[in-house]
Amino acid sequence: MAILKPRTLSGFMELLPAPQQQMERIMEVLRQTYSLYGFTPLDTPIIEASEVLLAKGGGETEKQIYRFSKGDADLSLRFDLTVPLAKYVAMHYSELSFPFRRFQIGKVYRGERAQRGRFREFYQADIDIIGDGSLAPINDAEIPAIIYKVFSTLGLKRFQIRVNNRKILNGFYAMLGLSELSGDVMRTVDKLDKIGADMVRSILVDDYSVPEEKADEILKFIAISGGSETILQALEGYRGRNSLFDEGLDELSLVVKYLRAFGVPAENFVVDLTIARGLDYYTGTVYETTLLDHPEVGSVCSGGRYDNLAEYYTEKQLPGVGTSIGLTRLFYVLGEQGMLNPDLPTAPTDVLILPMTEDLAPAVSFATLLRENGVRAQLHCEEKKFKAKISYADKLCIPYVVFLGEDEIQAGIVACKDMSTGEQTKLDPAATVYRIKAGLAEKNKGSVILE
RNA sequence: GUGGGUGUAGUUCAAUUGGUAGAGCACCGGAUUGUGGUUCCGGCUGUCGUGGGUUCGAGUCCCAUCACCCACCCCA
Repeated sequence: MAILKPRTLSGFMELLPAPQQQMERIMEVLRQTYSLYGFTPLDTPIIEASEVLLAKGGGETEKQIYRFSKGDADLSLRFDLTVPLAKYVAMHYSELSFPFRRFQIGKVYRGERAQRGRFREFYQADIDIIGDGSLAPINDAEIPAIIYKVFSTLGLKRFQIRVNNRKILNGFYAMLGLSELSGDVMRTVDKLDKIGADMVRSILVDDYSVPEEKADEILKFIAISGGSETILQALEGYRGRNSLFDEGLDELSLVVKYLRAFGVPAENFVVDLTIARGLDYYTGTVYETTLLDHPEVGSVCSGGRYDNLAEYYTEKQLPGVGTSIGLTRLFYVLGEQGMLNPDLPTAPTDVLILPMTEDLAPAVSFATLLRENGVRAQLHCEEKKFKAKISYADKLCIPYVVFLGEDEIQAGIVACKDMSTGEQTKLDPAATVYRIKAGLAEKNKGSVILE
């Protein structure tokens, strides 16, 4: 029979056991942190009816979505978790209590060209708050505050949550009489960091026929920088010329105020007038989080406020605000930068038990004793050389190896080796368990996921 | 979708002007039969991405194709 060469599609991340453990650990932090803020876990299908996912129609989504048919059904893989949430909320409206706060960690799919830090299958870790009819502006501040909490709990320090408000942008472009072009202009301006002010100006003027003096106005506007307070003050100078703008400015001021109240340090958030975010359902506050040392991989977390999440599925007005961590991308960057703490235990078990007698019963009993005490234990009963079994423990970084031979069983003790020091103890089973537990507690002390 | 690059053992890569393929790592075995990580010795592996062409002869040149990577687009 011919051997087929195994392969994994490009843009799909497949991890070895140890890094997978790291990934799971990060997810666990996310779940716990989200729960801490009153968010409930949610899961929705990876596959949905195409009509549901493409309700909005057109645009990039349609080009990038994985779509296929099975029999008569027209199906698609979800490309984010927000659209399925909209469907979910509209569908279960009467059974949910609002404001509805849910988190969801799941894989999403985008049929685009894979690249460094850009995947076709990746995890998003979303949190959203959906209101019934209205949703207080403080929620716009709480979302980034949670992201701050998540990132700092992971041990990450060099990150910045950038905040902006679409009403400010749309209001500003309306002042200039450029409402029609605001989408194109925003997309161009969004590239400021990458291509520079001159380039932005020439694209505006040459490609979108923005009058030169207006292009200069735009450049002057997006050049506003400094601390959040400075920027807000500068924006006050534009007040009174457009009601949408004023509304946006009020919201942004409130977000800044409450972010401070939530305890987010000034160095981790900034008002940035250039960010706009692609997904066009955002209507107010928008967020984008970047790793300061790795801006080139782009945003690792972004989101914002949408006035009417579920407009395609219900008549009800359901405003929401939320954000999505690009977990796969984040993990990829952290791994590439060697920031995943190598001292964190990634072993699949704490104790490897090597029975050396025909009768395996004593080893099984000891494994049971360990497990009853909450210690992860594994028996290695295969026909392998003794050496190979120790080497197995070594490769998997299993901290303890227990030997159970005739001598030990006769004496009613177990021999336990600490793999990191090489020390070996011979104590009775209960004492050994106690010792292992103490040792594990010591080894895990103060370990952070990132360093 | 557009533009550029690359494709050689499990992996990272090497092979002079075209003459029928090598190294590190990994893996397996050994250094007295119940003790790993270091060291030493030994061993295994390839349809040189695929198909065609030029040539006495191609991993090395040409064409096609596929795959992967990078940039743009867009985005987590």
